[in-house]
Amino acid sequence: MTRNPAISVLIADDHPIVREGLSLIIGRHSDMRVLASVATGEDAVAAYLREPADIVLMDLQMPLMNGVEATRAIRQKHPDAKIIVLTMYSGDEDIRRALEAGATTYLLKDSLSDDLIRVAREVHAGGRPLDPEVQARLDVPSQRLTPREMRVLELVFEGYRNKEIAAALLISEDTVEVHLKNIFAKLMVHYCTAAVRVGLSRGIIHMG
Amino acid sequence: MTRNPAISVLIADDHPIVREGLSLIIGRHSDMRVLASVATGEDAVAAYLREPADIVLMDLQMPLMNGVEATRAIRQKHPDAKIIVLTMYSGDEDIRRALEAGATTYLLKDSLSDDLIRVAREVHAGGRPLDPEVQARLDVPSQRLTPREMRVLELVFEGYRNKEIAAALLISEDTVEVHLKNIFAKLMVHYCTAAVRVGLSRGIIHMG
DNA sequence: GGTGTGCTACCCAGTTTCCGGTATTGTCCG
DNA sequence: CGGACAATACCGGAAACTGGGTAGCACACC
Repeated sequence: MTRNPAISVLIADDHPIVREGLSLIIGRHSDMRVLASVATGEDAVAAYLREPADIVLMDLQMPLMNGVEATRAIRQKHPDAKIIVLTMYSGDEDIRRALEAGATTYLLKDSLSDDLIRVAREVHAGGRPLDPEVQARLDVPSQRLTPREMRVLELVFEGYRNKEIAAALLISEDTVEVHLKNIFAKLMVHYCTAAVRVGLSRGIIHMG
Repeated sequence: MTRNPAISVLIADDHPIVREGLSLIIGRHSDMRVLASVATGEDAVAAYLREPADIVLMDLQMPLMNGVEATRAIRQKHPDAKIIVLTMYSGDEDIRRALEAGATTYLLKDSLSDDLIRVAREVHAGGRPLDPEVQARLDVPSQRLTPREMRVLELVFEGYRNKEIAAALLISEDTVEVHLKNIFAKLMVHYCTAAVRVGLSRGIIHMG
């Protein structure tokens, strides 16, 4: 038995209250301990490279560098890093991007403390538990948007007209309309406003 | 000196992690104690009526009954109840609604623990501290939407067309267009998608 | 009694969106 | 090399949106 057999955890979340809450929950279990607690994606990467934790609890929305980018950066240097994305977002696109970036699993912030601890232990043991609710989002076979289509949808949400989008992307208005037609078909809507709504709820675009 | 001179706090938030975090922060201060911790607006009202806390920490987004309604319900029975709304939303409309409902003050969830404790003590002492950032949102003299205009904007966000909105509200399409013209003027935009964006960022409409 | 506000309704004209096509180019991949 | 896909561009017509105006009715407030 080593000097410190506890599972070490790195917490990355921009809300002080959430960081404190997670620390409290983890602190109640003798087989786990908080190694570090940071508020930005950049700090998360730096902290992990300085001293790799057994598992990382990663929020998605953070300043400077978001959770997906931080996850990708960590996994690029440490392909075996165990990262649990813990966030409020439940859109299938958020989930897919996080898992593609190398997250081991994805947990919703309204999970119970017990779920969090159980998942953390399973991940540390090499498992890959996926919340049924999260799994359900992935089971729906959804047409994903291309990068260009996402960009167009973002600009629509910004409040730009087709003509303005065309000017911003240096393409013709006709092409913008083609992208929109494809977006509508993939999101199964008929108007821009409906597309924005679906895009937001599925995590394809975000506020801010 | 009474048997228990500590400031009693009622926590209302639907995220277990946030409740734990708040409990931890409060528990670190000997002049404060957590009286109860609930996850819904209904439970918050019930808990307060059963045993009024010195101050209430109230989230806005909660199931069954949201924070504004719960605040209104509590203040109706106890006009001197001290309620601190503690939420992620920073739209001026969210803030106005909460204060109108009777909240003593409004705190953003990304505040530091120290700020939270300081504000709680000040409120308990009869003060009414308002975060500078929150105050700044109120200082901008903004044209508020009428109830009908809000309803129209909600339906626009739902993805309905003018014709469908007219049918839903049992009014003519012309009237819907008049409402939209007024909405555009108040939000200082020209198109529906831009109006939705501004409405979301200002807390006039919400996802969900 | 007058004033303001909210909600309703209409007219007209111009602009934009939406939907059905077709088609070219380049890239990636088996 | 052939096929799939992404991105580009154009055509044409129907439908919807946007912006300017006027106006009636109810209700609250001073």
